[in-house]
Amino acid sequence: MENTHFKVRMRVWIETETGETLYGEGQIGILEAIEKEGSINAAAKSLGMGYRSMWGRLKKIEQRIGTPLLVRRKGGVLGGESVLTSEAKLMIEKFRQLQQQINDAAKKIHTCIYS
Amino acid sequence: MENTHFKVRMRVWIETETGETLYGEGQIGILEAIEKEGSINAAAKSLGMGYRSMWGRLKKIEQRIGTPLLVRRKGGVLGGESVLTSEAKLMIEKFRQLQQQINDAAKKIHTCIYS
DNA sequence: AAACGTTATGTCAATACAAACATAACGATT
DNA sequence: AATCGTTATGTTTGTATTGACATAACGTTT
Repeated sequence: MENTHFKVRMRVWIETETGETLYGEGQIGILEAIEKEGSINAAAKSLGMGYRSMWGRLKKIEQRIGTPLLVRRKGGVLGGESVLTSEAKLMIEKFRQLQQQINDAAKKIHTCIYS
Repeated sequence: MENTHFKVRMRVWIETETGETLYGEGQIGILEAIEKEGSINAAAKSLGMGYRSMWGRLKKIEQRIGTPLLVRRKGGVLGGESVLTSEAKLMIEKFRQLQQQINDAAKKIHTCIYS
């Protein structure tokens, strides 16, 4: 059973107490891309997905969360832009922190069990 | 942000080092059911899934793992049976141990971050 | 007012994944 | 040899999620 060549993988996400999925890696990644790129459209391109798809996912998250995650502006010289709300930024920060700590813990546990 | 009403959920699974999924909760659950029920058929019923579906998943796991997980017997007075190999039993044990320890760790981290 | 790049949204196709249906083979027991 | 409940597979159907296409609206700049 010397399977140190097996990897433990995990996925972390946040749910309501009633079991509804709120957000996880995908959603957080989208928010980070928007923060970096400045618009939904550019973020979608940077992640290799279509605008329509990303827009739909954003809408879902916002209505599940209940608070707006983006301040959107359309028109203007650059056509428009989208910037994250402070809630969104906090959400990203806490999620990444959680995820990293869990991953670290898992790595220790893994080497402890499958040594 | 007093979201103690948010739940952290996670899914753990095992991959090869090349990124192929090997097994996770679903597969382990199937093996446990077979161990308890004594046959693929009975196990499928007990989990509310069809025999065909469970059989297909078992085949996939075995060919990905490369070692047989079941000793199958067809015919006979009871029609047949299936029992776990010792590899399968070890696999279950280690996975459950890993999963539980990671869950415990995650719970601590969660209350530490979203307190 | 014309143009441009963005947000906003409906619709339809494609694809993947799960469930259901249908048989065949098997072998101890009767 | 007939029976019974299991293993073993191919085929089809259904569903759900993703992706692509198409358009409208918007507002600043030129």
